[in-house]
Amino acid sequence: MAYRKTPAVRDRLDAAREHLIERATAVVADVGWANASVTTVAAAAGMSVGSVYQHFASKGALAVEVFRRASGREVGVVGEVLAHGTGDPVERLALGVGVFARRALENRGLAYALLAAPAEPAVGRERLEFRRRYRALFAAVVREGVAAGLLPAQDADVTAAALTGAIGEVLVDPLADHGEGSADRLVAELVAMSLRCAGAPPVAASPDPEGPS
Amino acid sequence: MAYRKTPAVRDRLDAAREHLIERATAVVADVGWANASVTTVAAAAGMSVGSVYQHFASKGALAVEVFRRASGREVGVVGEVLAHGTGDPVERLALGVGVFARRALENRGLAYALLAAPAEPAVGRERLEFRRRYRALFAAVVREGVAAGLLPAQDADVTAAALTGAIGEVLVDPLADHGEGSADRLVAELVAMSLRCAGAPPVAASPDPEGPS
DNA sequence: GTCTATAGAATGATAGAC
DNA sequence: GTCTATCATTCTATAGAC
Repeated sequence: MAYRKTPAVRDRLDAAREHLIERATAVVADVGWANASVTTVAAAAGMSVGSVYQHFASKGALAVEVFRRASGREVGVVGEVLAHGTGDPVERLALGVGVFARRALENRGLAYALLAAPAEPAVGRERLEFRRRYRALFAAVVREGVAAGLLPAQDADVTAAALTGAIGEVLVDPLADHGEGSADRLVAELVAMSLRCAGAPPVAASPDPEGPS
Repeated sequence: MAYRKTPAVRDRLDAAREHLIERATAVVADVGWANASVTTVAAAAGMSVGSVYQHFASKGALAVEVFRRASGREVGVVGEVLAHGTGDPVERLALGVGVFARRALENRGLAYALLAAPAEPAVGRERLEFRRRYRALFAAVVREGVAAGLLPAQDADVTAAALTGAIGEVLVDPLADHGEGSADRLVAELVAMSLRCAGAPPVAASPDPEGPS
């Protein structure tokens, strides 16, 4: 008893917590969930292991918070483009898929951690929610596209789930394996596949004018 | 020294192990990874907890074996249709997707456990391999379709990954949630989406002749 | 008689209820 | 915050195969 946190202390604690989350995210992006030990994370944040446990009750709780922050950012950016970007629904879909893919390829380690890397069940639960949010965003834009007559009649929820799964799965291998200069080609391929998936009529690709068949 | 397992003992042990795996699979399909405790599994197999540890060094090792068996079966069935089924590559793709989806919807608990349910990292690693195998199967049939002029030019590996991810993701929600009589409609929707995704020209749906737009 | 498989309780860790 | 229930795993004693 007889101890009440002053605002100054509160602020310092909050800042330390934020810093810890930030550094932990970098570690996870770098070495993956499996190798992100509490010791490593603490060192990266410049604090002791004990201090880490001042902020989070367990390693799992920290992992969940890292996942939430990072996935929230990604969903936010993609959602912004899909919902409030410029252009008609189909253009926004193409743009959104491109942003999704390009961001993933620019931070492959983080994207892999969010999308596919084996992780403890608590993180797995967050991942389900993460994908659910993408599905909702895609479903809205597909519905718009159908309403505008730009896409054929379809079950928007099915297409949205398909897009979410397809994009995630396509990115998994390049994220884990090889892939360097081919990023642009991969993004273009992914956008084309997504438009096909939603039933948008094929458009002549911008940089590579090869007629199909 | 001086003790060598007789064939009879060996057989009995192998049979017990198989029985354990079988029952454990049923338990996982029924209550999920999270609720499949060693106690529950042992009871379902009609053996003691101690005996379970006679066959597997840890709960995780048993879980991995359960996953491998079940996923191997599913990949085998779908692969058979895709690779050696009747019809041209596009027909086989449609058939394969249909088989995938129908089997998942017929054993929702197991499909959810294989495709999406949060599980320990060791199972997550198996899941990556499981999806990799589907990708290889889809890639082969897409390549065939392109070679036969039935599908437009495309990166078969990208399309294969997209199909794997799309089908898995579309099935996740129906597997966890609602979904009863709508199974046939969902399968049809999924097949149609898959064909669009691979760029196959739209075919007039069989039971529901509604013109698009 | 020696070695193994089994059952079931003991142990230590963790999570959820209160 | 404390208490309780439940979990995975280990330990011990017995039954049974060699």
